[in-house]
Amino acid sequence: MSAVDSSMVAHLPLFESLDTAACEAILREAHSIRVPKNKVIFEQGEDVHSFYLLLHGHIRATKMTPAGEQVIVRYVATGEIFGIGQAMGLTTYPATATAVDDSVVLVWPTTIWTRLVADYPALAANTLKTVGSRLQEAHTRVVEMSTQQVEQRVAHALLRLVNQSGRKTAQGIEIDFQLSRQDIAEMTGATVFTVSRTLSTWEQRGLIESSRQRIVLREPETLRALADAVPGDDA
Amino acid sequence: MSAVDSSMVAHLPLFESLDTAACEAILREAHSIRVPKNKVIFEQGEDVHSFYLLLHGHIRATKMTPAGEQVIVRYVATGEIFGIGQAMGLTTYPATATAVDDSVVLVWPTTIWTRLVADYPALAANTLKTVGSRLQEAHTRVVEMSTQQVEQRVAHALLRLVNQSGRKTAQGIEIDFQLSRQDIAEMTGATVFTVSRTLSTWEQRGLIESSRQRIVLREPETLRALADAVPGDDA
DNA sequence: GCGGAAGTTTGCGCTGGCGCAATGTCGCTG
DNA sequence: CAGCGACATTGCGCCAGCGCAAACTTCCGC
Repeated sequence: MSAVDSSMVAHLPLFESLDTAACEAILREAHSIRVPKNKVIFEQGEDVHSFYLLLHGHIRATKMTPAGEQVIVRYVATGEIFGIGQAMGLTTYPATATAVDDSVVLVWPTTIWTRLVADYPALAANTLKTVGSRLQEAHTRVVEMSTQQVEQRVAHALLRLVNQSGRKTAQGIEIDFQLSRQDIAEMTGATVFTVSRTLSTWEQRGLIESSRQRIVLREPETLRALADAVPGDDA
Repeated sequence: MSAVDSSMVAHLPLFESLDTAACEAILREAHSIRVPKNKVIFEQGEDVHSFYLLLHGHIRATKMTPAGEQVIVRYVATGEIFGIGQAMGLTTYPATATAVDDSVVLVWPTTIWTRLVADYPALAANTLKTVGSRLQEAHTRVVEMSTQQVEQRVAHALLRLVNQSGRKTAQGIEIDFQLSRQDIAEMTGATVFTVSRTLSTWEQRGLIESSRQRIVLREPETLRALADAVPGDDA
């Protein structure tokens, strides 16, 4: 409902190679809403009705298995689009989107996607790039899950989060939203227990500093080395 | 270099909502090549130079980890495009593509992608759908790897292969290309040994019939049930 | 500031699946 | 058709990580 200045978003990947006029036209079709922490934006299986752009905050996308286990598919960072199932030919959302923080998102009705793409072909190309890089990331995760142990997967997960949502502090780089051990477990396919043990060990070694739902990486490079370490290669 | 009749490909997802003239124009830019079994089409890390459409045969896309382990990212089925990294903004191929059978592929130089998309915007939209469904599949695999045991993952892998490349026989549905235990292991993040044991058990139960590099599903439904079974739910 | 809920840690027993070695089997090539 | 190389199977020992129970800590609302 509040107006969004095109200068705030024109630099985003979605708007690449679109001029200001085009950006403004596209933005006019959206309205922005505030989403309080823990609010569900859309649910897995729900009919697709809107697509979104995250302006501020953090969104978590999760999938629920038939067995009732939850898996975190990804965290959406500021500036990213999400809920774009219809562009990929889906009629229902493949995952549930929940605000991790109080967030602000732009909302478009899916009905205008076709028209937008027709009017601004660059939109499709830009979206393709976004989806492509997510495909990349997903494949990387598949490879990780296939070949690495829990400790390495946790290291990768934290590094990924820090890269997209890290905040520099005196002690190191902090993940700037609440992240529980359970969340990390759901990102890495491990149990809370194993994650907790892993983090404890790292904390003792001084690699990280953590408290309830909060994690600071003190030595990201060491963690990076650990993440890429080859098991039988301890010199 | 042989000419390709547009009637052969016009029905493919890539060409959806494009008229015959457009199809023909796009096809004129491609040339077709025969790829013998086991030939590598492009290698992970190689500079992107072409994108492809598989007309006949089967292609395997693999990623190699720093530790030297191979993971099968996906099998490309007839009619699918592959090697479309540049559309997603990549400059090097993210995986290696190898012919599993003698295959026939259409090849386009990447340089014309931009022009093609500009001339035929539906191409971008169609590609977006394709990439989107692959993202879906990749996420499904991540969820599987996070929550399921090897037996279930193997079941899923076989069912997926049979769906895209199954051939009905007297005994059941056969996967119509050579597939080793090692291959299945690389698709599921298991070892050859565990895969072998799993298949042996299934064979004893009459669920499948297998020999060297060949697998026939005799009771796909039972396998499906097994794949989706909830562990603590054995009634 | 008290009580409870939510999140975290830790110990302990157990097991799915890995690692390796040895053996068996198929299929091709000379 | 012999022999070799690739693929598959099987047995056995072992361990990373799960499952569960219990205790502890932090946070928050009343």
